Amino acid sequence: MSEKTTIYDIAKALNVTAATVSRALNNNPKISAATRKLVMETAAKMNYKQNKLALALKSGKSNNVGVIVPYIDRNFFSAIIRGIEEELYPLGYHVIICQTHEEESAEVDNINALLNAQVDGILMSVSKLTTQTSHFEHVLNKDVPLVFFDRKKDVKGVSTVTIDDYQAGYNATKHLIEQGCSKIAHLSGDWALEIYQNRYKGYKQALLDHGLEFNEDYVIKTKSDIKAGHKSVETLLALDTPPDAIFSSSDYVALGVIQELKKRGIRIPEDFCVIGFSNEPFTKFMELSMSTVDQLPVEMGKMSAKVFLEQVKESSVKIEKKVVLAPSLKIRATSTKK
Amino acid sequence: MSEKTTIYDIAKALNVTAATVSRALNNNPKISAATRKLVMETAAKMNYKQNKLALALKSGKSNNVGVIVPYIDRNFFSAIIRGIEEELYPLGYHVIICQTHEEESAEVDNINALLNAQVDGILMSVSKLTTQTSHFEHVLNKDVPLVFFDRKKDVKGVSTVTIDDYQAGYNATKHLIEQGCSKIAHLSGDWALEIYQNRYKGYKQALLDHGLEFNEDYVIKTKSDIKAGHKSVETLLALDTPPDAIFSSSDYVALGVIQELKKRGIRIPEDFCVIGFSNEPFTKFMELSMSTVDQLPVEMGKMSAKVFLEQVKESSVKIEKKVVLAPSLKIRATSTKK
DNA sequence: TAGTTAATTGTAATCGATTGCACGAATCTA
DNA sequence: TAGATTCGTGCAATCGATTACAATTAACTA
Repeated sequence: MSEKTTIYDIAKALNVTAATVSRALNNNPKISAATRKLVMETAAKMNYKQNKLALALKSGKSNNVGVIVPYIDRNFFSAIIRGIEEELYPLGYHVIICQTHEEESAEVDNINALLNAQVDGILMSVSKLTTQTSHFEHVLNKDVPLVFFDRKKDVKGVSTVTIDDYQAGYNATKHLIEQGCSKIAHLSGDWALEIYQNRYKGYKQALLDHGLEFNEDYVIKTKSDIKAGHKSVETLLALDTPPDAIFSSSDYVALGVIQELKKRGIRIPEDFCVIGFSNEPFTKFMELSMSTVDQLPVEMGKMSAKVFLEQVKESSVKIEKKVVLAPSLKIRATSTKK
Repeated sequence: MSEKTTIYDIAKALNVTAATVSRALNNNPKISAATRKLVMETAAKMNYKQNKLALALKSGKSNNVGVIVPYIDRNFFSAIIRGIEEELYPLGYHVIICQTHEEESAEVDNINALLNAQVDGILMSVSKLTTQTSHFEHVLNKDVPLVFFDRKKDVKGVSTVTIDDYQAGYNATKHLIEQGCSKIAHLSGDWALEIYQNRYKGYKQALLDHGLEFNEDYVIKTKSDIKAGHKSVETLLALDTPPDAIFSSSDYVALGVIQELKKRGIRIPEDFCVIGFSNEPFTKFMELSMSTVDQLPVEMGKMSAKVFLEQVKESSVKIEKKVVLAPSLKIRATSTKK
């Protein structure tokens, strides 16, 4: 006894047409109050639920948006998704999630699947391994709004929401300088991603602006894991003039750095300051709470959703918006000397 | 120049019927090889993409499943979602996510919205504040499979995937006893949720089985945050015979416990052992890595997906499956005396 | 009272894809 | 060569809801 009621069932029960039922349910003013009331009541009684699929097919709007991220259980991304969901749910949108596992082929797959599913828009963070852009243009050709958050590629017509990574790098470095550090190293990530380049640029400029020397040897590109932190410390401490601080583009790498420094008996923050990046939950809970850059993922998600909403409203005009959010430096124990 | 191609467009271009195009695209054997090839080529050329909405309406299967959790950015839940997504994506399903913020009304809302969206199933973790069950029966009346993971309510016809919380509580407590602890306290959560009751029961039984006295004063029900950990320690240490170990039902509470103990100069694990629950990422990264119970969320997600898949297959038979996964005790520094 | 007008409701097309049934043509059988 | 198959396509209904347009009825005007 599966109860799947359609407007036709209601119509039959009341001896009217489906059209009448539809109008009554939608509060169409052309329907008499009596009929409307009757329809409403029977609908409730029969436990009617509008079939959004039929509506979507008719209207061309599915009220679904696709969100593509590398992994949904990475805090940064799940927080962004949270922001997106909370912004869009009240407007009747649902969020469909996809993971790329950082693979370009999965990204292409996901996009195609979402287009097939007739999503009203796609919000995504580009995979690390993505080199092509044709699949993005594909989306635009279908008039489906596309928004990049955090990680982006240069594609005409795509709006982006990012944080000011340059500023983040600059501020973090400046803070270290103000703490009295003068030999500041930087652990970067894969330069295929703009974000890492920008953090690096901010770092470099901050050094120069404060009269410090820029030293090539102090910049290391690494993977984003703990082990990379250990290895980097090893490398840096082997230099003739080892650094006295590290600005890392990853909290995980920074964690490895801290572990390695402690193992070697180097005191933090007295002898060595450390700043990470992302404000991963664990940074706050460490014995020595870790300074880091908060990327405000929930806000980033909300903003991405807002940008998407603007796109669907002005469907005719192709607006290409570039929103840059200000990062927030979280100064904690690992970089607070006094 | 939005290119939204339908089978009718292809049909027109080739001077055939939409039926023919449909059959060709679906590799229907009744179509001639020549026509099939022609259709395939033109479809590719015209950048045709199947409209899954139309298909869903026709077939009654949307190939979407809804997943409802309190918050998607809680690691435990996002990891479950990851498991679900990775299990279902290869089969053509998409995952729609909803958040309840632990509110019953939102839960009801979400369920209705998902039913309207014609999802093929709903996988969820019940909100802490949920008391009713009628909205669950609603789902079943529509013949939509419903699966509870981790947090469940007793509803006939609903399959569940949980871990053995009793066993988890038992094992954690037993481990503490084996480490030489004899006055073990337990910090529990809201007993409206079975999981907390079960962990408590396991704890209690382990004490009794090992000839230890069960002490009411050693059991405190708290919220699941850091502050609760601090306060609980305060309370427990004020007892005439304070405990020498704590098994907490929450990693966050356990973190607060550890912070408070350290503040008071109590050595861990020498004087006091601590075990948390959930294997939150931060537990591993602490100075003193925290012992905890891993709930295997990714596996739980995958298993939930599998249970759902069984349900849709045997649509006629109403199977009510109860899967119980074995928890995994992660023994780390905070409970390792030797 | 004939003719208008307004108020309701019905008719039927539409969104895009699928599929049972029917039909024409080509091939085969005896 | 007449009759039976087989093959490839077309026709039209269907999924559920919406919505121009048409039609009916009642009420109103002059």
